[in-house]
Amino acid sequence: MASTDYIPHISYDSVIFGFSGDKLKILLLEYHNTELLALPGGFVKNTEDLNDAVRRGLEERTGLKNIYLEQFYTFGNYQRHQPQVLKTILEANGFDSGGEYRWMLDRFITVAYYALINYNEVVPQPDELSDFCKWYPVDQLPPLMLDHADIVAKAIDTLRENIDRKLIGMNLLPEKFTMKELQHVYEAILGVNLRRTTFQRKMLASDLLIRHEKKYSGEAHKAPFLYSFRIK
Amino acid sequence: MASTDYIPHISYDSVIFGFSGDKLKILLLEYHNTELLALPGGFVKNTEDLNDAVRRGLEERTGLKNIYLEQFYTFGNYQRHQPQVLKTILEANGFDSGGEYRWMLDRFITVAYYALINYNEVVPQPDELSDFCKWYPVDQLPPLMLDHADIVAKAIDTLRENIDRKLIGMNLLPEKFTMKELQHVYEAILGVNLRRTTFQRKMLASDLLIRHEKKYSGEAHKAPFLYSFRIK
DNA sequence: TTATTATTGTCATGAAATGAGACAATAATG
DNA sequence: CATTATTGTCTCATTTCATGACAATAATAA
Repeated sequence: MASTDYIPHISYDSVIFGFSGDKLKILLLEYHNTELLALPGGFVKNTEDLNDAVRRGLEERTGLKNIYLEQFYTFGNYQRHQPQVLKTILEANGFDSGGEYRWMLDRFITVAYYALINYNEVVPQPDELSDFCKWYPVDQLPPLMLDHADIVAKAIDTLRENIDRKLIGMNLLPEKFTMKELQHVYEAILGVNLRRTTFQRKMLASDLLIRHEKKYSGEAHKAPFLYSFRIK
Repeated sequence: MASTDYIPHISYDSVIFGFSGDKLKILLLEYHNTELLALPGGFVKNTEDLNDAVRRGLEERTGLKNIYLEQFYTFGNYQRHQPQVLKTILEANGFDSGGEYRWMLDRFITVAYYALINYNEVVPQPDELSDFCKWYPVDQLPPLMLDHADIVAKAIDTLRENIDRKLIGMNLLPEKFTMKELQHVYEAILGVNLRRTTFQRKMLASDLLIRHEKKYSGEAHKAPFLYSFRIK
C-alpha cells in the first residue's frame, strides 16, 4: 500500500446493506486497539476505474462477486480532514504515521456507494487495519468515525427513494422468499408498517415475481408460496 | 492558479440549466483556438469545501448568488485521462504545459453538479482558458470534450427523476409565471407533451403555487393568471 | 354593439389505483 | 374433528387520474 500506487486525496466508502432477523443491517469495521467504528473503504489505483476499485474492495470484504452496487454521493467538506484520527489508527496498528503511510493523513474527498447483499452468503473479512467486521442494525448504530454517520444516513435516504424503481428486494433476499419476507424488507427500509393485502396485491400486479412451490415450515397454519424475481 | 493551491486529481463540472424559448438549454465553454466545447468546471482549494468550490465557480460564471445546485454523480473512469486534450487547450492559450500548469495534465476524477438558473438574469462569463460561453438547447448539443456528453446525459436523467420531488420549475422561471410557462418547463425536461387540464389540476392541488393578478398579453383571448411558488 | 377567435379555468364522467376489511382455505396441533 | 394462526383472494368505498366538455374572457373584426 505505497502512496505511489494510489490516487492521492481520493477515497471511497461503502455502506453494505444486508437483511437478517427482520432488520436492515450494515457492515462496520472496528480498528485494532481503538474504539472507532468505520465504514469499509479504500483507495483508487492510479490506472483503475473508480467503480472497479470499489468493486475490488467489496469483493475482498465479502468474498462475493457481482455485487449490486450504487454510487450515491461524494463527501468533500474540509471538516472531514482530521489527521489525528488516522494517526491514532495507524499507530495503534504499529505503523509509522510519518513514513510510508504518511499520505493517509492527507485530506480526502470520499465517494460513497451502497451495496446490497444476501446476508447469508457472506463471511465478513476485516482489513489489515481492523480486527472486527460486524453487522449492526441501522436503527441501533454505535457512534462512527468522522462523518460516517452522515454517509449512512444519506445511504438510507437514497435506498428509500430507490425502493420502487430498482430491484432492491432481489439483492437483499435469497433466490426464493415468501411474500412476508419481501414485505419485511420494505418495512425495514421504509421504517413503517405496510398493509399486508395491499402490499401483496401491488407486488403481484407488478409482474416482477414468479410463484413457485409452497414452503411448509411445520407451523400450524396455511403455508405460503415461495417467489423469485422474474428478471435477473 | 498554482498547483499547490488546489487538491490534485479532483475537479468538478457543472451542467447549468436554463429555460428560454420553450427549450431547456445548458451553458458550454469553447476554448480559444480549438473546437472543443466543454462544461464549465474547476478545482477545489486545499482548505475549501467541495460544495463551496462549485458555488464559487458558478458565481464567477453567472454573476448569481444563491444558485440552486445539486450534486448528481462522480465520474472516475480511467479512460477520462486524456492529457493530450488538456495539452492542446493549454498551448492554444499560450501556456507552457510543461511548467506551472503541468498538474492539469494529470488524471482527474470529477464530481458533477447541475444548477438551475433563471435564464434572463444571467450574462455568461467565459473563463481564462475559453472565449465563448454560450447556451445550447439540450436536444441539439454539439460534440463535447472528454466524457462531457455522458455527464450531460446523466444530469438530464437526474433532473427527470427529481422533477416532482424538488422545486425545479421555481429555479428555471422568473418570480411570476403562467401555468402554460410552467407546463412548458415540465415538457422540455421530460421530453413529452402533457395534457393541459391534468397538469393544471395537479399543480393547483399540490398547494405549491400562489395565484396572483392576471397577465394581459394583448392577445385576443382570456388572460391567464400569474403564479409564484409558495416556498422560497 | 355584437360576432368571432383563441385560450383559459373548471367541471363531469368514467377508469384505474388504493385503503380497509371480510372471509374462506389450509397446515399443523389437541 | 375442532382449534389456531396465517395466507390468498375478494368486496366495497375512497381517492386519484385521464379525457373531454364547456363556459368565461381578452382582443379583434364586422
